[in-house]
Amino acid sequence: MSSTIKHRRVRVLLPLSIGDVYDYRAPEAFGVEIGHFVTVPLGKREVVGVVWEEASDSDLAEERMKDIVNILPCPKLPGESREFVDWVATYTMQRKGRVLRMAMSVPDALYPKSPRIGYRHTGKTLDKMTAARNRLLEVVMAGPAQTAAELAEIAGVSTSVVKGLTEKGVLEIVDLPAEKPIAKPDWRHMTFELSDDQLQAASSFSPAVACPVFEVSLLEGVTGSGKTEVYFEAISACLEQGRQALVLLPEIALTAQWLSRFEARFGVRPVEWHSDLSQSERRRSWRSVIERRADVVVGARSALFLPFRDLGLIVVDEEHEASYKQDEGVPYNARDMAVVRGKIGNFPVILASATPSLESLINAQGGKYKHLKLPSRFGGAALPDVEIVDLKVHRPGAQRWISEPLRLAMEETLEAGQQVMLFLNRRGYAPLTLCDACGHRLQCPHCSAWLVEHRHSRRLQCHHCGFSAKSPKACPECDAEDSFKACGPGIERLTEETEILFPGRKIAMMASDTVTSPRAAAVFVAAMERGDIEILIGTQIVAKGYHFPNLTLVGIIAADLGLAGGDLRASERTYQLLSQVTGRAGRESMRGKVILQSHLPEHPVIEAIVRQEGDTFFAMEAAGRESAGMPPFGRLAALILSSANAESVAGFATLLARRAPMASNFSILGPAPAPLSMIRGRHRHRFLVKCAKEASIQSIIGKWLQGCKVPGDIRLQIDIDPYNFM
DNA sequence: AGCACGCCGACT
DNA sequence: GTCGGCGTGCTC
Repeated sequence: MSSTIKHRRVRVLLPLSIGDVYDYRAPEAFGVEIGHFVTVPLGKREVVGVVWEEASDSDLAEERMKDIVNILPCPKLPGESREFVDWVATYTMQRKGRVLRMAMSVPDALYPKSPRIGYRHTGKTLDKMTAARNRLLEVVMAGPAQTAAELAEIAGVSTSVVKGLTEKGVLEIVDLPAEKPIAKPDWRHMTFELSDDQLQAASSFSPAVACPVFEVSLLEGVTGSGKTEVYFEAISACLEQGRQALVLLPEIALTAQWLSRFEARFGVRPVEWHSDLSQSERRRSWRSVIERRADVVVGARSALFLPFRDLGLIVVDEEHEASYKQDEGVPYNARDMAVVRGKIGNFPVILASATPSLESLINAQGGKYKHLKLPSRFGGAALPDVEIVDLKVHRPGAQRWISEPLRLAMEETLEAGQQVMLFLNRRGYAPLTLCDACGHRLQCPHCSAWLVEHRHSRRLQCHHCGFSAKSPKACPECDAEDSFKACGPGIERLTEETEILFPGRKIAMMASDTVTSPRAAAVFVAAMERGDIEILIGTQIVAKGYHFPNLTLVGIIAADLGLAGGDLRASERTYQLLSQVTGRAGRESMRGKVILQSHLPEHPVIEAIVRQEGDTFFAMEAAGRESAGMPPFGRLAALILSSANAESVAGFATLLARRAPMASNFSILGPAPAPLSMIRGRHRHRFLVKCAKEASIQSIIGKWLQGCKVPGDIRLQIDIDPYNFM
């Protein structure tokens, strides 16, 4: 240790996958503070990091120390964000740098925006006009002033053409207006008329918002009960306090309706954060948050890592949604981390859902969360009739999936001028294609999964790795031509059948591979609202929160699809999904009808849906989990070993198994080849660690892996609280 | 994460 | 003999 240290030292966290913080000298003149974004030398390059803490105890030799290069012109990463990064890294057992990376997802936003220069036509003409120059000039004259890069892109020419015409005086430089300012939501803009139940629910979280104090509320209410309006009141109270609010939504692609409701209540659109944003929109959103110009942000799970300085409320809408769980990179559950973020920032968190997760229900029952239930605004009449069709009795016939009772109901509904929705949670034409001549099954070359035929695009696709190939003419095994036979239904095949059964009807298909953006989703929603679609066929994308007043019949093609497989939450998820789909039928004045086709009509999940008895189902599900020591009554973690080399993973898995510790309060299951034993060309083996709720699963895993060298060709992924069991 | 170092096979 | 494949290890 050294009395020789003359300079101030600080620890800098870099958004890289390296071990931990590094110490740097902070030159006196810079005025470096904790939280500053700084450039530091690292090896031969310079990287941007965040000053994480003082390093007065640093014992690194002076000659190895390097100086911070400079401080970036950006507000500091707030203390709450830094604490959150630390917490998430520890909980998920991931390197801190990887978590910081999620909070620094827009590197450009740390630098000042270069002034935007646009080009416009001066009016001058030129004798020497080339084809490229003509095209560019057309673009320039057609639209407003834009940057050289934008103009060149649209015209399909290089930016040097812009430069050339500017030198010749045909184009001139103009300053483009600065970035669009962030609109301020006004909590007084317009208040919705709330029912007594809604008012009561809304007033229950206002003290915590006003104070503010950490508290979690589970807001439970069927679609149409006005959950959104209720939590808008909490946002309103938060804005009144002058603090920032964050709303997490699972599928941001489906938020057009949500955004217009927000705009109706608060006068402007909130700041958005999701994968569909352009680079410049992303930059604008990130910057508006750290500069405290954004008051309300709506976003996907990653919005949790935005650098809020003054967050006063988080709402997690559709909190039961599996898409809150990130499986790749740093595996985390945004719903759970939102609660942690609330605890760190000492503000309330609202979890909203029509079909809450078992985790949240148990927390509410145990008094950990407040439980607010909203009855339907329309009384019992809003609940649709659910009729079950036993597929063992009403067989739709070979290569057919719509049973006679469903067909009749569809006909009746269409005759009455109302809309029908068919739900089948399977993309593509058929889940399996095989050769009728030799029995060969079309399989993904990189995964242990079948290739799914998508007739729409005339391609075969792997739904696990994104592999895609042209549909072959002949069997790759026996060369037989036209021998392929589709097995099982996908929504493309269902659409084909529907077109045959209902010729002349307006039929549309909606799946995540055809509807990829908010804009695309809005097109469908508008078409539905106008009545340009009579039969909507979709995967689970249609299950979420849409409001179609004239939709009165929902047909569930294969209700028990999700029940197969060894997934811990298979029953719970199926219940939630079917319950959501069921909720699409009939709203307001018109009573809806649901026809649920199933091979397992006596399955508890199916029975619970038919009888609309969620409470009984969840009580049973909870009892089952509790006796098995499964979440939320116990803790679970998955360790996935993967490698391109099958023997090498198997060998290392055996080695790890031999070193597995044993004790009474936890158990280690495995290794076993993962259900999808190969994905993206990597062979996978899996361990499951299960322990008591009170135990620290991280320290069990930490001790187990301590001093264990993972061979270079093997990747070890730790997934705390796994959701995906494939 | 990225970059250099280093040790093996195939080309001039 | 050198070029280049990517396994290994380090960066304050």
